[in-house]
Amino acid sequence: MKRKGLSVVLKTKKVDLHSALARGAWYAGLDADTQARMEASGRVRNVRRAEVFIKQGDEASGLYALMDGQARAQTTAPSGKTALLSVLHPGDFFAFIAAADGRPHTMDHVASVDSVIFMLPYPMVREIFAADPKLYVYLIDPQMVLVRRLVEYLTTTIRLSPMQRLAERLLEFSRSHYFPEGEHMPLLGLSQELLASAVLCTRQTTNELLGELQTRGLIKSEYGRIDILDADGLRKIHQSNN
Amino acid sequence: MKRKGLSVVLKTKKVDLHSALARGAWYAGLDADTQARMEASGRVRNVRRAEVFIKQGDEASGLYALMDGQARAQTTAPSGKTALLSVLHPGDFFAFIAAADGRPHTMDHVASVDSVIFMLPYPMVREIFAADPKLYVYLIDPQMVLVRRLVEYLTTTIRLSPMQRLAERLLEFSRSHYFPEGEHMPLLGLSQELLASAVLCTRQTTNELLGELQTRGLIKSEYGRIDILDADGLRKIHQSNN
DNA sequence: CAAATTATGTCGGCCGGCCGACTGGCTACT
DNA sequence: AGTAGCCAGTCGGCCGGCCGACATAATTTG
Repeated sequence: MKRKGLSVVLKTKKVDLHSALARGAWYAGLDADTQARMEASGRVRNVRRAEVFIKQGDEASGLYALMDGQARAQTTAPSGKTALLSVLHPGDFFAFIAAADGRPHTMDHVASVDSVIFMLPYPMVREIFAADPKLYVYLIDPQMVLVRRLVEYLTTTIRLSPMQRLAERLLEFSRSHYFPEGEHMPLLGLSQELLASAVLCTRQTTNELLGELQTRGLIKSEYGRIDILDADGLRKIHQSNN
Repeated sequence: MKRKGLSVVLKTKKVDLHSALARGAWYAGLDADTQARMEASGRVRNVRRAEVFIKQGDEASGLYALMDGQARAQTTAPSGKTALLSVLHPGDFFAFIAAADGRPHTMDHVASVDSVIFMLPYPMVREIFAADPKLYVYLIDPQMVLVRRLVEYLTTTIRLSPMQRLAERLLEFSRSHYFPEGEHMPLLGLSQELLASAVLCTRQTTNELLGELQTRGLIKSEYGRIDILDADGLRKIHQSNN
């Protein structure tokens, strides 16, 4: 029943592509000419649920955006354990790190559900962005935001209780990075085990905490799907100093 | 008895300034012309033990380097608790984040002992680095490294036992970021409480773990000073999957 | 030099989250 | 359709690290 959308988006004309990308603040902030060049040089591609379309260690392949569906960024440690880092929503651009410095990708990117992605190949990234210093700075900017977020995360979130961290992560993952005013979208195709890796506790504990949040009516948790029902309630939990 | 060095370094001539800065790989990688411009435009300044010479939230003030002594980067949470992020050694450049994007400083920087710092004021950073895209990329590069390190830290180090984390942090803090081949220097003026904030456990636990490391002959821990005696031993602890 | 302040060392009790284990539910495979 | 494999839910026992408390040592202050 959810099999709609995909083919529709696939036969995108310029207009659809443009409006899909421009949902994100980063892309919307580019000048029209650069946008046009990106749209002309980029490729649209369908990916299936659970498909790993960027692999950790791969050579820099380009700059990506999610057009439809949901995806996540995660790393796999040498030990084999994977850790969830972020969840991507339509309009989000990602893989900035490799796109900016040309070194290998640091994270896996996996489709959480059948999705449509946009990719600007790395040679085109260089051609379009490296030429103009102003544009290059713009390409770098999300990195700076990321650094600051990571530092903040390391110094505050780490020290919270598992319940507070869970509330914080749910709020964070359920909306777009660069559209923080947006509504909270449901998390799709995300196992409790992976969520636990982001909350920094065990699957069992995460399961119990999710149960409590659901009992309190703040979320709805079902198989492979978590809905945020009361974002303010979650925010209160996150901020309670207890 | 440690009162040497300072006045000596204070009356730096160009030669001394240059060789002090060039100990770090980042600076050494710059072309001679840029180095000369930085040395001509920068200021050398003495700071006293415990002096907070960069405050979190301050406007971007420039790019810094430590010439002599030891310093640390830390953040203070709204709750008042401070967390140690990194330790700086002679030749290290720092405050790249604010220097690159011009936004306020994210961390406090505190002298661990009486030290000498070099500062290139922010307007000069812009004048020298923003003009040439190649140079700008070079200024950004440490950020990229930092992002990759933070991600790695978040996904691996976090999951270790306190003892493993302590061993890892001691190794990390005791040598320069950009000169990772160097020897391990003693940590100075660092309270166990602050160290505990980086190890993510309580002061008491940290104290006990330090005691064990000392008993095993891997470190020497005294008031306000920790010497690394057996780096390989610490590495073994860090890597033991136990 | 005495007093105040801050850092280090140590203990016992407690509890939150981990671990192993098992069941039942959902999905994917052929 | 049926079966294999992964995911969600739940429980009891255990233990590592937290907490509060206190004594001592080093440092700073006046």
